[in-house]
Amino acid sequence: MRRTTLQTVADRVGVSRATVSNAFSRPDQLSSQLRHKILAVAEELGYVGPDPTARMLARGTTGAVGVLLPDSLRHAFTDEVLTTFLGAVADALAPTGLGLTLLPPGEHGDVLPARDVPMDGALVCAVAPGSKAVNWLVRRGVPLVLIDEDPAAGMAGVNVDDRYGARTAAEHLLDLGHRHVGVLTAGLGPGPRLVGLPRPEDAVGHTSRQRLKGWLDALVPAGVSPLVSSQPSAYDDASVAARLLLDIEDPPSAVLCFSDAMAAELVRTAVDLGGRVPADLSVVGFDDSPLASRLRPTLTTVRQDVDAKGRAAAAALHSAIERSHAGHPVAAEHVQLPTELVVRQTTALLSA
Amino acid sequence: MRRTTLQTVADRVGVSRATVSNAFSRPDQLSSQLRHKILAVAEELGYVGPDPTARMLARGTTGAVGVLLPDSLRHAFTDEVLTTFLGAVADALAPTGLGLTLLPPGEHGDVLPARDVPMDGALVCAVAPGSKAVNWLVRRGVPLVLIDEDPAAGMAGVNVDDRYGARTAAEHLLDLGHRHVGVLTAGLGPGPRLVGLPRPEDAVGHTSRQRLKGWLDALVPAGVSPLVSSQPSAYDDASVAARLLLDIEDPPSAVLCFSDAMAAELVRTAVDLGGRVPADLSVVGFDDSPLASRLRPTLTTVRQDVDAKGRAAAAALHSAIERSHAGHPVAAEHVQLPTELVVRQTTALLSA
DNA sequence: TGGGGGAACTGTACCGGTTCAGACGCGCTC
DNA sequence: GAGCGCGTCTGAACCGGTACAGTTCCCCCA
Repeated sequence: MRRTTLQTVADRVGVSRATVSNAFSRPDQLSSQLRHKILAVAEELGYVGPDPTARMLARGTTGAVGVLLPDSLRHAFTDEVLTTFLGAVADALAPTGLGLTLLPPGEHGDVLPARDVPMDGALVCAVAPGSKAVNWLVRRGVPLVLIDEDPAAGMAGVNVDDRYGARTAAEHLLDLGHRHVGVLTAGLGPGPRLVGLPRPEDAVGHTSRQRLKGWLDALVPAGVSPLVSSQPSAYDDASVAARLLLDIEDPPSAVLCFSDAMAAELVRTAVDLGGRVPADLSVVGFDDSPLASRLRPTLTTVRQDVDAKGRAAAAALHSAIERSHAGHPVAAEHVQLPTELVVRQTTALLSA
Repeated sequence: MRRTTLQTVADRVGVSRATVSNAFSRPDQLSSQLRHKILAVAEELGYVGPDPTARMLARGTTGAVGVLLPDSLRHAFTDEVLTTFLGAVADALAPTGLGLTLLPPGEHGDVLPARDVPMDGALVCAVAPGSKAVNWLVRRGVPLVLIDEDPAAGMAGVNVDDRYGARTAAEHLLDLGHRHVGVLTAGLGPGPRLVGLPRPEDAVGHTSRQRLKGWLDALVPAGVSPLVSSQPSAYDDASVAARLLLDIEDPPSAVLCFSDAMAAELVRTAVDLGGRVPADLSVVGFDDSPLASRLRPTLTTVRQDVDAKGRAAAAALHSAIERSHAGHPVAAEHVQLPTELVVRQTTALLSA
């Protein structure tokens, strides 16, 4: 027994396939009398409605957008900043009826999601515009919005002012009298390791680069050369990198961290090593994720409005899709959201 | 200019469409010489590869599975138990190359995801088997795995032993001497409210029913009739329902909660009201989410292995899809995972 | 020299809809 | 009563591939 199809219903009712199609998809194209009859017969035959895939092919639209994520999909559910972002996107997209398909960047058994998953548009989250996955999306002509990536790429994008935020964080520490400053970040080469004053351009990931620039913007003019500890990914366990910074002769009196999660690890490591925060060590996080307020002491951090970022991303994507549906892609707008230092309890005046 | 298609490439190379298709999808079907030529021409013409949608239609498979979730998709990124679960599913599915599409249960502007999104199979998470969305999936013949739902439905499913876990939680409180016990749960009618001894069958949601049954399994034989406070959804803010339980004459000395999140709210409310946990109030959560260990005092709770649940769900779904691909659906297996009481710091002997 | 066996391609029938330019009939207007 | 407009429905082209049963051609072996 074959799956019942439009034609089955059409034959049974004695009308054309087109009419049955209209009964489901364009009710105004036929008399409501006939429509009800068709619907009834369809029900009776167990016909569920137009096959989504066939409809996609014929209509040329899929009803879903992709979200290209770094590394494993796991982070999409694990990292609080990302979950908040995705939640906001999901909410903002809901009224449009667009679904959300999460895309890992790599390939799994010769299927490469960026190439093989149908979608009307995509959000590219912290995946470099030059990467293989993004290239596929571009070549496919999928309308794209870049999140937290270099706006120079000429595509639509949403960013936050990471650099400014990082700078204010560093200035805050300087204001408190700290001169021996550490940096705990990600993307500066393999393995957790200490890096002699790094060049921001060398960092992997636009966010890493911007934040590093911001920190240096403040530190360097003040004559402060930070001690930098880096690990490959921000998602890795930061305790090793943290130890590199703290478990040494003459550790820094204050540390700037790439994220709240890494800051949390740092605080824990400091405490494990017998230090007191902020008495012996000031710590600044980044993002102001829920974690920042949960920690005790509460974490001084740089706030970004992740919810707003999600909404902006959804809006930008929606309009990018609209545009591409209409004429050719017009000017790619770029949104930049502000950041703001939030001083809480993990930073204090340098004690003597 | 039309999108370049298989045919374009075929014409240019001077071979049949089938051969070009093979060049991309079944390399062993042609000489590698010709294949490379075709690939080169394709590249030159800007042909990206087979259109995913068309391929789906022709192959009858989509390469993605759906996850039907309760309420807003937001919870998928917000609730820690759910995020853990989905993370585990994503991980377990990765090697199979299957993508993950999150499906809201309701309809958005006349598109109903459960009916309109193409998928090879679906995980139904805490959505009743009789609901509209699930019915669509069933009628479409989508291979299904029910998570945390009634196994009676004759479909494959993964559960945890909620009832047993709840019973041991209640027994624990009884062992500690508590006789005036409260219950903070969800699904017993509208609005936050106190409910006189409820019948488990009346609860909305299989999990709610099972946990309630478990609690009563222990309490009723002991002659303890709990004071039950309920709110519509477990995802709602529980502070009002918590207050209903605590801000009264003669509040309970111990409370069983539907989830760790609700337990956390309860603890906070108790503290706000000037109580001490566990001195004045013992609290038991459910799930052993990361939250449970984060809280201070750490939360006594009922542990379920959400990661294992995710893996089991992915495995069950995968095999359900395989089966349906082959012959007709065979016996629907049902997995039940254990639960275990984890005693931490929020429960204590009844202080005379 | 005849024939068996592959490897390398092709022809063609699907997959299951959407869409749009008509065709048809019918009531209304002038 | 001819013509017009409109609401309804149909035909057929199209969306962009996949898959399977051939057809060719060539090599090898008896």
